[in-house]
Amino acid sequence: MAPKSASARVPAPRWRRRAEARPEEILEAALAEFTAKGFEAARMEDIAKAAGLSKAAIYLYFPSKMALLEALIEAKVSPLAHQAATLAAAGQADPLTALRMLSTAIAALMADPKVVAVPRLVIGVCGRFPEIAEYYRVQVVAKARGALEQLIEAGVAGGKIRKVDAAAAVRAFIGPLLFEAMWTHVLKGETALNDPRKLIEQQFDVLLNGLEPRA
Amino acid sequence: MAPKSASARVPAPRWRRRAEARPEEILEAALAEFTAKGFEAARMEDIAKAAGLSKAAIYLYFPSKMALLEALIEAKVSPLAHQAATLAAAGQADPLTALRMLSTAIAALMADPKVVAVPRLVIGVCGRFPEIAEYYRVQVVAKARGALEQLIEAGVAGGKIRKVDAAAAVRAFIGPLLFEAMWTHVLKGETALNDPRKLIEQQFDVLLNGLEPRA
Amino acid sequence: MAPKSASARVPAPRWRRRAEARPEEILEAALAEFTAKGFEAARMEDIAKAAGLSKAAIYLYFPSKMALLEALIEAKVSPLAHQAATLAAAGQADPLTALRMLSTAIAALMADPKVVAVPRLVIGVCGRFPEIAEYYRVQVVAKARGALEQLIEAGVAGGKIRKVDAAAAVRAFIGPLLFEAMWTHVLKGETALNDPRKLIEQQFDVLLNGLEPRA
Amino acid sequence: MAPKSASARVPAPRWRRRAEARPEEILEAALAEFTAKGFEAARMEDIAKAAGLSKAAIYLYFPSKMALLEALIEAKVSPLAHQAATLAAAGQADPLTALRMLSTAIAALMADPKVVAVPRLVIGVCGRFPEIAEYYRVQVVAKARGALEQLIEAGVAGGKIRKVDAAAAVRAFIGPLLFEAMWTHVLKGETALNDPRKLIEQQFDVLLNGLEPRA
DNA sequence: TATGAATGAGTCTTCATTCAT
DNA sequence: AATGAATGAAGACTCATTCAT
Repeated sequence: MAPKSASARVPAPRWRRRAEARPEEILEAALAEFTAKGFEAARMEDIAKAAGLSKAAIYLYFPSKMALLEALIEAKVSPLAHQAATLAAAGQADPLTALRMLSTAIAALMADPKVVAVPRLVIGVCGRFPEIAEYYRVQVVAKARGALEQLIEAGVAGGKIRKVDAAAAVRAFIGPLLFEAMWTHVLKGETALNDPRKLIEQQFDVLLNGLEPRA
Repeated sequence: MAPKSASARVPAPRWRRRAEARPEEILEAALAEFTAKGFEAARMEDIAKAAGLSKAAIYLYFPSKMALLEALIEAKVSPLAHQAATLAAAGQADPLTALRMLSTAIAALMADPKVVAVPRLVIGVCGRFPEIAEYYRVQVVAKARGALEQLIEAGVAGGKIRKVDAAAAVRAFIGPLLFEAMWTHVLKGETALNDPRKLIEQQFDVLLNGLEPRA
Repeated sequence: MAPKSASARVPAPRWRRRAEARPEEILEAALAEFTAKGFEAARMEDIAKAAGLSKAAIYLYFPSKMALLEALIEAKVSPLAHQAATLAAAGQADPLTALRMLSTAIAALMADPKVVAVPRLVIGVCGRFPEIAEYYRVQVVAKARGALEQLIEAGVAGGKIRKVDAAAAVRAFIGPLLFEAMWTHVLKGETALNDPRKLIEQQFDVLLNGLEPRA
Repeated sequence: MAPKSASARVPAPRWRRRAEARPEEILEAALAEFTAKGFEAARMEDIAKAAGLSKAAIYLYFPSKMALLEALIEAKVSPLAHQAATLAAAGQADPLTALRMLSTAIAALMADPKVVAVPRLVIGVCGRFPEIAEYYRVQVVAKARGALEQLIEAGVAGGKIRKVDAAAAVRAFIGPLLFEAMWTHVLKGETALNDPRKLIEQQFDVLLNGLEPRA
């Protein structure tokens, strides 16, 4: 996560880093606190303490609490957007296998609370910050959905996948993972995400073959 | 929202204070505010205003903001728990049909923001109130999961459903709806929940027959 | 001030609340609450409950919390002032015996928390209500002091009491009782007021004979 | 009230915030407000203003209003406890003289409203905070009583004091001072504490020689 | 007479944010 | 770059008091 050296093409965001490692540490701490207590309930002082700084020092890096939230969300977008972009291209040849591998990877990621933290945060916050909802919808979820739909459609076109509604298929693919992630991280239920391979195997048994008894 | 006419003889004068209706009205307003702003950011004063009361008056009915939240959650639990209980029994005979009908009903419900509001609230809040997470996990979600799993297993036992992992099937069944609900209400995306029948038909096409091309 | 004349002709029906008794009951309750919690911390609602009324009903009898306090204080003053007046006359003949009897009576009274309650209240309250301090000083304490000093001086004049400073003698006479009353009721210490005769005997042994060893 | 010049070399600039002095200043202000208005009626804002701070700043030093009260009480206890302890030892040789000197000192102290303030506070507050009553009873008053009784008993044993009940003697010794202090500070009466020497002389004339005419 | 309902004015306490060094 | 100190603005909660019946 080395600071990508200013990169003059992209106009430096308002919360531009002034030191090397600090911003990362602060964001880390902020994410932890936001996740644990929610955006409103999280206190700058606790974030500062967790980051090993004084409360005032945070303001050297981020102009406000809100900026922290924005930085946090944005920081997770580029990776995701990028992955989504490459995904569609990469898996065209063998969509089902691609989906299976992808699923397993996602399931494994979702076992990590930190990965789920930002989406959870967005859920909790988008009520009063609609811009964030929109940003997340457009920049993250819509992109991911699009990429997956393309994959499905490619599979259908290539005869590898039965002719189904792509959107429905994407929901069938992502929904169960979302559900298990919520169960695990929100409700603190016993998770099936610990064994991603097994989870995906069971899920794909249903997903690929359906519930109907075969002749 | 009309005062349910305590006695038809004397039409309750408009200025009559409807003490009995108050708790409901307050909860209504609280749900709206909590949903819009989140639990922490919601102000008692706004809730009061929305309920047509003074701030202090709320405390005649609920001892604290937290109590409001709890009442809100609990108020939605008994209905759910009850439905879940009847569900399992009702659908034993023809599980697939039961599932399909149930899905459509749920999808229709989920189009209503108010129905989704409490779960959303729980998601946003359970980080700092683990008791609520536990309550919801045990009293609501675990029960619903259990009822659905029974349904699946009954179907498998009766040969109406292919032999699949029940938990995976439940995830495959609920996950997509959850996903669409989040997309709709959290991210304010264009919803497919408006036409529940079509949505479920597409979803069940995938769910029942799978993605694999049939021979 | 009190609605007098219970008018015994019509026996108040059992269910009928005796309106004329109300002020007394309320004052009783108010004294109890004020004593237990202090004037500021006492809540009208609790007073009402203790008096078996609704909060609003109190305002039919007393226009404000402050009025309650004033009524309370005034209700205890006339008796005291009266007693003080008679005292001086009564004991002129044999001042020492009068003092001894008086002391025992006072000590016995002071064992009763209700008797000490109003003075305690005054102590707690006169910081912010100087009129009350003045009222109490002039109407109660100064009068009592005066009466006692007269008694002492009469004794000195009649040769029954050694020539001492009257004020000092009064302090020596009242102080110990005040001290024990505070210890008992304020600090909840084990009291010597239970056995007033013994207490006064010991106190008078000191008071009359002094500490100096007699030749 | 001058900041005690932490170091004489650099005269603390007037605008320098004297963080170390703050707690003392706050307690000072709190005592003043509590005394003037009573614990409940005193407002944090006024205390803050009197201490030259913002309301919120007080919470940097004391976590609550209650803590302020406790600190205040405790701050006066150690001195007293200590003095009481040394007292008994110091005066053993000549108890009567010790008592006389002690009395004069106490009388002089009691002329200062600030010295009487905390006991007054305790009186007003112990109704609803019984722990404070107990603390004060055990840590302050019982200790002082004990020390004085020892002194008396030593005097009796050494033949310097007539054989009297020690507790009664202590009451006879403290009571008058207590009485005069209340008269002065609670009731705002004209005080005799201004001339402690004279007051004690008169009081000791009674205390030592008694009221009975000597043969 | 009596009260359930309601409220305006206030209080303690918290916290994001700034300031002086 | 960093911080200890400070604060303004806000929010939950309370309570004496009033009102409509």
